[in-house]
Amino acid sequence: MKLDRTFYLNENVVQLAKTFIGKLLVTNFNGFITSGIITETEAYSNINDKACHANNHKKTNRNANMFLNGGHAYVYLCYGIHPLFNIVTNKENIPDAILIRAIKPYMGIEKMKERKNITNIEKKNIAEGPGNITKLLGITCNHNGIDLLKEQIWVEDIGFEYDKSKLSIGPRIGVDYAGEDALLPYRFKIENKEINL
DNA sequence: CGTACGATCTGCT
DNA sequence: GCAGATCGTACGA
Repeated sequence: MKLDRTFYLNENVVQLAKTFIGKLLVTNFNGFITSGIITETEAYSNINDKACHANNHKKTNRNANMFLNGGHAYVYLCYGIHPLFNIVTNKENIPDAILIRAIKPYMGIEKMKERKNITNIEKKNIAEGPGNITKLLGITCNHNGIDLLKEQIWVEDIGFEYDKSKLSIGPRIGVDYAGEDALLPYRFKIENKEINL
């Protein structure tokens, strides 16, 4: 079932990032449904996290949607090419967000191949990397700020469980500029082979 | 206004 | 392993 608002209002974004592992991320654009089990997440926590776009109370046009109530999307363009998809959490005006870095494709795999422009070649790890999953799921910067309780993008708990001892925890990727905060263990990952539906 | 750069990916070496 | 792609945003002049 679709996660409700209270799930997203959790005040501990790091714990919540871990909880999103194993949940199903679904998009429904123009009647095409694609979805995947979330296999990798990163937490970005509020104003004291130097890796967070809202660190030091920074609020700009780009990151304004991080300040929305929990359960909205924060999508921004990275390196001029890749839309990155984040789930906003916590109460309004508290800029916590969870970056979705990888999924295991579940529904609409043919549509994903089409979006990725793949014909025959089955590439490994096609759904790993935050820029890849937005492409597969059809998420663009136009979806910045949309409500995850509505009908375009949402997250479901399908009752799937995995072996928690196989969850790996480590520092976030690509945030070297964040000084000591680059070392925080805010990244969570489960291998695809641990996902057996 | 000008400019430097990023929560990245791909393809080629 | 490394460079190139590619552009909105942030920030200083």
